[in-house]
Amino acid sequence: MQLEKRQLSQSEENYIKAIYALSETCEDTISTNLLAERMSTKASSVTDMLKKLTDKELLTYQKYQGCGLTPKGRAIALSIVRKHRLWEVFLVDKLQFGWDEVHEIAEQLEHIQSTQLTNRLEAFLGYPKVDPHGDPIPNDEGVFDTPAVRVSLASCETGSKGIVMGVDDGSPEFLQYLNKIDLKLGSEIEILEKLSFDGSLLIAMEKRTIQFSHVVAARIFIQPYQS
Amino acid sequence: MQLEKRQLSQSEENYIKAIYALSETCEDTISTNLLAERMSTKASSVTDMLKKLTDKELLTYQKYQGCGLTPKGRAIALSIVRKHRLWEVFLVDKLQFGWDEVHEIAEQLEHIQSTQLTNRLEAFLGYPKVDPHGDPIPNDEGVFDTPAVRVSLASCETGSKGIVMGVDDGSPEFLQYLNKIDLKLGSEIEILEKLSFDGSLLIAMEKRTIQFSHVVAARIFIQPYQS
DNA sequence: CTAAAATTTTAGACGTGTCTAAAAAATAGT
DNA sequence: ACTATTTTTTAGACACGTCTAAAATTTTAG
Ligand SMILES: [Mn+2]
Ligand SMILES: [Mn+2]
Ligand SMILES: [Mn+2]
Ligand SMILES: [Mn+2]
Repeated sequence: MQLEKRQLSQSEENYIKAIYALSETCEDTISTNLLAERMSTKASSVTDMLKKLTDKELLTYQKYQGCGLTPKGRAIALSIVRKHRLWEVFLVDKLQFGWDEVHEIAEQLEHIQSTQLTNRLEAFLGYPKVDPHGDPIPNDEGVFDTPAVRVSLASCETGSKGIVMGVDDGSPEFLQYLNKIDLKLGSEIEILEKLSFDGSLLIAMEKRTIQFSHVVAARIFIQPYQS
Repeated sequence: MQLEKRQLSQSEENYIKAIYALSETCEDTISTNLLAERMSTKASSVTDMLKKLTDKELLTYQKYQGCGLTPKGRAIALSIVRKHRLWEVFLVDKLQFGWDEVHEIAEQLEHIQSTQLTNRLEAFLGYPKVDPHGDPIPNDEGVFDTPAVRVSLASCETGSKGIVMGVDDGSPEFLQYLNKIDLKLGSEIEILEKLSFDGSLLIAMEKRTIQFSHVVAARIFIQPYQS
């Protein structure tokens, strides 16, 4: 998969990354409006960009039918995700930033163009498998190293136990809340009770009990014990 | 000196930096053509940019009279130079890049916006005073830490001795040549002979003798021994 | 001092990326 | 099936940064 040499603008890269992220979570064909909302821009701007990226053979897209990444587009998305997550590890592990402070900076650093830099950074960091929020880091070929099973807390049954393996990194405020209750990657959690009427959870974590709303629980991912 | 919040484009930053660099070496008022050549662009593009930066109060500029930096502009230039040189130290010290490989990557990294990142990077690197080419690194206030005396080899007399304190970092090829002859920062040098007709030098370095053209000698800077 | 040459600016154009408003197509409701 | 609504695209505009060609200004030389 020889990419390289094609150099995309930061805008183009951000669109590619957003389409990749939406493809992972939502259905496989991404609507113009969904992408517009994600990019905080207007649908008309999105349409223009979809045309351009389609011309560059990074997207499959047909009028009114939504879009998806081509293999070439996906490879580029993965290289950006790789850089983003490696830089987040650097910021947290080496420069002592908090996990709530790194996303914005990584949004800039992910656009630095140098395969050599990325690979040497990875080696310098000791070939980390996950970023500070538990998200997996693809290797130079865009392959993830068989990620651990991760299940949303919201989808677990009463009585389940597990270890926190990931958290949603979308909002600094949420991560700061997790700081406050001292929840980290690796924390042990047990679901004591699940309140069906509002979806909130009572959980035990290191001898304390905490109440999580459904929204919070949906953003925390654990590896359940097989007990 | 509160700057911040004013965010410049990468283009604007590159112009500011180039004007700063030219102000250091050449006279204090920079001509449009000189800047155009440095930026590898056309004089008309330069004129447009000079107007814009003057509107932002980063330049003093009057039609046909050339330009110079305002204090605010100079502060911005220094913050970019600071970032460039700190990242170069990172690349060489931590990621084992050669001093001939770092300039291009630092050209990108110098535009990352986060004062906190810059300051933490500086601490992580152990508050280096110079970059891998011997150029001084300004502190967070834009102040250089009383740099060592640095004299161009070309301007030294026969018989002078000194330690290499800096080299021109403008071209990777030149730096690779220095690699080949094993000249580094810290190398001890003695000028054995100075050929007046072509300005070339015969120098001794660690028990070897090497011939330098005037062009090469002008790009190497030493701290002379006071003997 | 004046004409030629060099430098610098202006005028007009183009590509990128964005926007608003209007048109076109798809979807939903009756 | 036929509107009404929503989604998406098109049309036209604007800011940015660049270019070429032409005009204006400054500098150099006779
Ligand atoms: Mn992130
Ligand atoms: Mn992350
Ligand atoms: Mn450099
Ligand atoms: Mn340097």
